[in-house]
Amino acid sequence: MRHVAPSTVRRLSAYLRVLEELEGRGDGTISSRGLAQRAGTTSAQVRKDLSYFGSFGKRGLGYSIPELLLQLRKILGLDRSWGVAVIGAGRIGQALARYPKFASKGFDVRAVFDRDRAKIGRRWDELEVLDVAELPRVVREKRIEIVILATDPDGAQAVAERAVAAGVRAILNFAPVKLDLGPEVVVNSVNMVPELESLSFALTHMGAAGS
Amino acid sequence: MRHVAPSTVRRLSAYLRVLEELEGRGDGTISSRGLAQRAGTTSAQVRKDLSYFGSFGKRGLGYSIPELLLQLRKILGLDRSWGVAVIGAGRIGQALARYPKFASKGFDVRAVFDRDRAKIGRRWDELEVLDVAELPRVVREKRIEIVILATDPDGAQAVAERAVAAGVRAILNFAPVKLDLGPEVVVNSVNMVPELESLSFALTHMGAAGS
DNA sequence: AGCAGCTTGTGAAACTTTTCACGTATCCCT
DNA sequence: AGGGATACGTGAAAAGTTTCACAAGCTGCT
Repeated sequence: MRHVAPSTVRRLSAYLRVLEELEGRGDGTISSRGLAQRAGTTSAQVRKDLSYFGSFGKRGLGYSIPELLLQLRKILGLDRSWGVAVIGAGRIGQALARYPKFASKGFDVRAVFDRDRAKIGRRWDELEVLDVAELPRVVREKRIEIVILATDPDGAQAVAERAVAAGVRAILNFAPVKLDLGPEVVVNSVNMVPELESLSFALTHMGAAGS
Repeated sequence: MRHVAPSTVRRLSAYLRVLEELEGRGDGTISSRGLAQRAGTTSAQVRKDLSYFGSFGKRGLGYSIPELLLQLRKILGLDRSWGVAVIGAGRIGQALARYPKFASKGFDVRAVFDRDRAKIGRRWDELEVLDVAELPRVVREKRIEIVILATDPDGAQAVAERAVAAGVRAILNFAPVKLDLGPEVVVNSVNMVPELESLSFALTHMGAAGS
C-alpha cells in the first residue's frame, strides 16, 4: 500500500455509508458504477481508490457487498472500537457527545469534560460532565485515543496539549483555531464558519456551481 | 478573476480569521509570511491566493490589515448580511442555530424548522421552532437565502427540494446523505462520521501524520 | 539622491489527483 | 461449449494545485 490521498480516505467513508445502506436490501453485489452514482463520484475513481488497498472485485460482476464492507471497515480501522472523549460541554460538545451515529460506528464516547463549574456534574444519558483537571487520569483509565475538541478558541491549544501529554493520539477539532501539535498527533479540523463563507463566496461570484 | 480552486476559498476564510484577530492589536501591516504562519500555509500560497482577486499588498512592506480585511470580506461576500434558516431542531440544529459566531459574521439565523410536533413552538433566545410546512412562506417573508440542513438522513432530500423550490440558493448540509439538487443550488456538506473515520484510518495505518 | 533590505506578484516547474482507455477476467444465454 | 456483454484493475494522459524563483517595486537610512 503506497501513499493514499486524504480525498481518497474521505471517499472510502462515503462508499462505506452507501454499502451499509445497501446491505439491508438483499443485493449481493454492486458495480463500481453503481457505487459511484450513490456516492457522488465516478466509476474510475472508485476502482482507483480501492486499488490502493487490493483487488476486491470480480471482473464482469462487480463487488460483493458484504465482502467489500468487511474490507473497507478493515482499511478504515473500523473493525474495532475507539475510545473517544469530548472536551467542551457547550451546545456543540453536547450535540457531538450524544450523536448516535458515532457509537454505532465504533466511536465510543466514554467521557465529557469542561472547565466550567456550572457544567461539571451534569448528566447526559450515561455520561457525566467531568472536570477537565481529571483528563489525564480518565484518558488512562478509559483508554481514550481520540478527542473531539469543542471548546472556545482560547482554551483549545492548551487543553489539546494536555490531552496529547496524557496519551491521546488524534484530535477532531471544532474550535476555530489552528492547533500546533507535534507530528505524532493526527489533527482534523472542522470549521463551521468557513463552510458558510464558501457558500457566500459561491453565491456572490456566480450563477451557481453544484454539490 | 479567473477560475478559483475551492481550497483557495477555504484559505481565504482562514486569512480573514487571522486578520480579524490581528485587527485588535495595533499592527497596521502584515507580510505574506506572517499571515501564512498564523493560517498554517506558506507565503507563496498566500500571495497566489490573493493574486486571483487583485494586488492588495505593497512590495517591501506587506499588506495593510484593515485594507486586506475589507477586500477579503468583499471577495467572500461578507460585506452584507445573509438570511439563514436552520432545518432540524435536534441537538445539532440547536447548536448551529445558536452558534454565536454565525451572527457576528453576518450569517443571520432568522428561523428554525422541524417536522416534529413536540419540538414546534419551543423558543430558543429570539428564535421559535416553526413547522416545516411554513417553510415557503417564511423563506419569502424573511428573505432566507441559505439553509443549514440538520435533519435525519431520510427527510433530508425532500425538505432540501422544498427549500430550493421556495427560493433558497445554498445549503450547508449536515445530514449524512448525498443531496441531488439542480446546478442552480450551491451545496456544501459537512459529515462528522467521515471526519472521525479519517482519524481512525490515520491511526491504523501509520505512526502518525499531522494537522 | 542613491543604496540596502524587504516583500510582492507571477510565470514556470514540480507535484498531486483525476480521468481515460484498454487488456483481461467473469458470467450468462443459447 | 462458444459468443457476447459486462466490469475490474491499471498504466498513461490530462487536469488541477502547490511550490519555486526572480524581476519589480517600496521604504527608510545615510
